[in-house]
Amino acid sequence: MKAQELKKQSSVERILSAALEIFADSGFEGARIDEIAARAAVNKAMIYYHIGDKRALYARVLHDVFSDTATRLTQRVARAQTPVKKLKAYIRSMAATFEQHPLLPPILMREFASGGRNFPETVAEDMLRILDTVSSIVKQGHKKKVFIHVHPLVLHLMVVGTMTYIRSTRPVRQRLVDIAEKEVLLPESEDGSAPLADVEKLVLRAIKR
Amino acid sequence: MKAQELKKQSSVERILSAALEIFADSGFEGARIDEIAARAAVNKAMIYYHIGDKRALYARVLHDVFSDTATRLTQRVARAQTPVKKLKAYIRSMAATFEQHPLLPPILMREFASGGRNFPETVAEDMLRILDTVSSIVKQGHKKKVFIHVHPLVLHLMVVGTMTYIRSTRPVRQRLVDIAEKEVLLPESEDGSAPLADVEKLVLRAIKR
Amino acid sequence: MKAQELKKQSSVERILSAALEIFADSGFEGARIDEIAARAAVNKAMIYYHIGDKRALYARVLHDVFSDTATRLTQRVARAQTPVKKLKAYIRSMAATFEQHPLLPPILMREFASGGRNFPETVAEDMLRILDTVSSIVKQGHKKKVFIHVHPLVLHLMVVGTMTYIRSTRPVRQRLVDIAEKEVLLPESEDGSAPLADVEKLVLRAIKR
Amino acid sequence: MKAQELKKQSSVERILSAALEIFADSGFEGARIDEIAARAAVNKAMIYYHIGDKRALYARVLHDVFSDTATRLTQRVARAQTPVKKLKAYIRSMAATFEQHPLLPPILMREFASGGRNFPETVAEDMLRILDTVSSIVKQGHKKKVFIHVHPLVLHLMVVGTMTYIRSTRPVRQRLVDIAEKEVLLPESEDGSAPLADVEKLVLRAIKR
DNA sequence: CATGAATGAGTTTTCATTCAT
DNA sequence: GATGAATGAAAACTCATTCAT
Repeated sequence: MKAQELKKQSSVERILSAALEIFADSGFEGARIDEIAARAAVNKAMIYYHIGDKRALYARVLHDVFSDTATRLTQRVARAQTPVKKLKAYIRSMAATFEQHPLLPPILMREFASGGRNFPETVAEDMLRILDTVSSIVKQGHKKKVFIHVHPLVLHLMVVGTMTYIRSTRPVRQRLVDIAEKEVLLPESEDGSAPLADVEKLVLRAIKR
Repeated sequence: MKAQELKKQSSVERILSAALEIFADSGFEGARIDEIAARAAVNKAMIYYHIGDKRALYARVLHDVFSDTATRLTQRVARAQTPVKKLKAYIRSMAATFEQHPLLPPILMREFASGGRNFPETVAEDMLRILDTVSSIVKQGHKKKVFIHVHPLVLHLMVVGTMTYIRSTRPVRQRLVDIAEKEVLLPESEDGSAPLADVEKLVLRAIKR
Repeated sequence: MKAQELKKQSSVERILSAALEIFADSGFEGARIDEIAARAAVNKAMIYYHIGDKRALYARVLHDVFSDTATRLTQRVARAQTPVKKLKAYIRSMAATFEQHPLLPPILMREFASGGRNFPETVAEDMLRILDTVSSIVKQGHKKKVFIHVHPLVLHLMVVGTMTYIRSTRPVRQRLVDIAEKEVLLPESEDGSAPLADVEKLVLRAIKR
Repeated sequence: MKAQELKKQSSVERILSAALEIFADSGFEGARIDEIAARAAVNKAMIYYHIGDKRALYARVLHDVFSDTATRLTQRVARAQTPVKKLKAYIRSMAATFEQHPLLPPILMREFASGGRNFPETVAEDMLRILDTVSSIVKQGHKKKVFIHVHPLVLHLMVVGTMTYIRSTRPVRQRLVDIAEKEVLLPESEDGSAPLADVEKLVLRAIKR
């Protein structure tokens, strides 16, 4: 973004999106308040004035991303009719989230890696909503005998795990290509849509009777 | 470990295992040399004397874990006869690795999250060996018409992604239970073996003709 | 005070009384403009608009308290006839001042402690007037052979020192009681009047022939 | 002190005496860690390494001064025989403390002024020991009918209040002289010994039957 | 090998003060 | 008069790294 475009957004918006990028890039501990302020073209003290300390900023950023993820998911799933359609809606909704917030995967991964040390309470609630939705899909599909018996959590972790890994390993895989030369390691189209279709296919095969 | 037991290991060993724990817990940026030295019961300067700076220590720790993972995997897979057995061997070998090095998942996740910023070259080579093995399993299974067509990388990321997520989300899930109370979110036996069996089942269903 | 009552006073009045409290509580360096503004229910910039910077605010606050102290003292003493009565008038006037401005003792103590670094000129003049009054009382009493020879300054410091210590050590003494439990350390009635009577008695005994 | 002399003391000693001076001069909030480090000719980080944060440093400094004050006092008083001699011993011991630690008065005054906000627990215990000593002197003197009835706390505050005021108002009084010119306001010899003798005389007159 | 002390360059956070509206 | 936002300089505290012994 150019400086001019930046100025069109409010300070708070600029702070939040800069923070999102930098937290995604460097993690909570690695992120530097100075850098966030600089990228947001904002005086450092403004971050404290508008939002609070580093932890509060992180919480705010995460919450903003999570809250609408959860609501969108429940809505989409609710609109779908059969369990299979609901499952597809769930998978695509997750995919869409990662599409729209490509910075979420690294943040998520780091959070889990550190035991959720910096995880704000509000985000935890959003996660619970998501898990509830997955649970009900699985339960319903099982009752109607279209799905085998699976723990919904395992299913969810498989979907999220696979997707976030596909997205976030890209830079490392690129480095592997540079080193190895011999094989093509990146199947996806630039936007990741192809492998996400694969995920849908595989998950459905895994779970359908 | 008690102080006495600690003393039985060499300084270097103590440093490396302390570093592994702390890097797993806090990530590269979050880890503190002071803390590593304290946990290793070693003078801080000794780390620099024996191993080098923080980055070198990290590389050393990662390499030590990775190198034998790759060889064990190729050996086990080679011993299995049919594609299905090879696939099972691969999945179990990965599971065994995470079993034996429970600190690997968080480290891996963080590494990918940060684009492999701290990834040492040697580790990259180990990863390539693993991918080669997976590739050959898939190719062979497809040729023999027992597997559907999948990109081996997607398969691998699904296996690794699911497993590492199952392991590393445990603390966060625990917190969710504390918050929500309403549902049991932890299906696994303490060592995570149950869900890993699930993973095997699901992956086979997903991929088998 | 309730917000409604606050609004009845002018902004300046609210600022000044808020500032008095906070300076008394935290000292010049410890006081925060933000806090003063908040307590005065006034926008921070208004303090600068109406009064000036932190130092100016402090000077203003101090002066407001001191100016009438000095005049009241001289008046009361003038009205008394004999040296003993004058001395009593002086002691009671000082006591009344501290009664009316309970925030004065801490401010005074801090000022002296820091060598009067923030002492405004105007206040110095008020202090000189007070010392003059004490001097004349002592001189007259000595001439009439009712008082022993004392340096008026020592007398004044004894009176002021004792009184301000009695008042301002109360919180600390309370903490001592909490820690020690064994003895009652607070002789005064809540308003401090009892010990001030003691002071009068002791000072008179000390100085009378 | 010259740089050479400084080097003869250990870092910790240098830190502590620098801190004492600066805390006395500027109070807890006003003191700057940077300045303390500079005066101690020590790297700032060394303060944290050896002692801890600002509050810990303050506690350490205060405790060092207080602990021996209390013990010296009890010893001296114990050696004296009659109540009057004990009282004199007490007064002189306090005077000696202020003589030896001229930086104590300002620190004390500020502490009381701020309600003991930064008062470390250990110091509180030392204060209690002192108060106990004064109590027993008064009680004994009263029983033997040589003293009138006084609350020991009022006595103590009179002694300490007067002494600390005499010492700590000197700079302000000097400024008054500069402003007023007309009167000599400083009766004491440079070391404050003369007025302290006055204090002894006055207090004895006040309290003796 | 081992240790305690030292260093210097950050890093987060705070705060008095000012500006635009 | 009044307000919310902005600024810049400093303050406390941290940490990887090195040194002297």
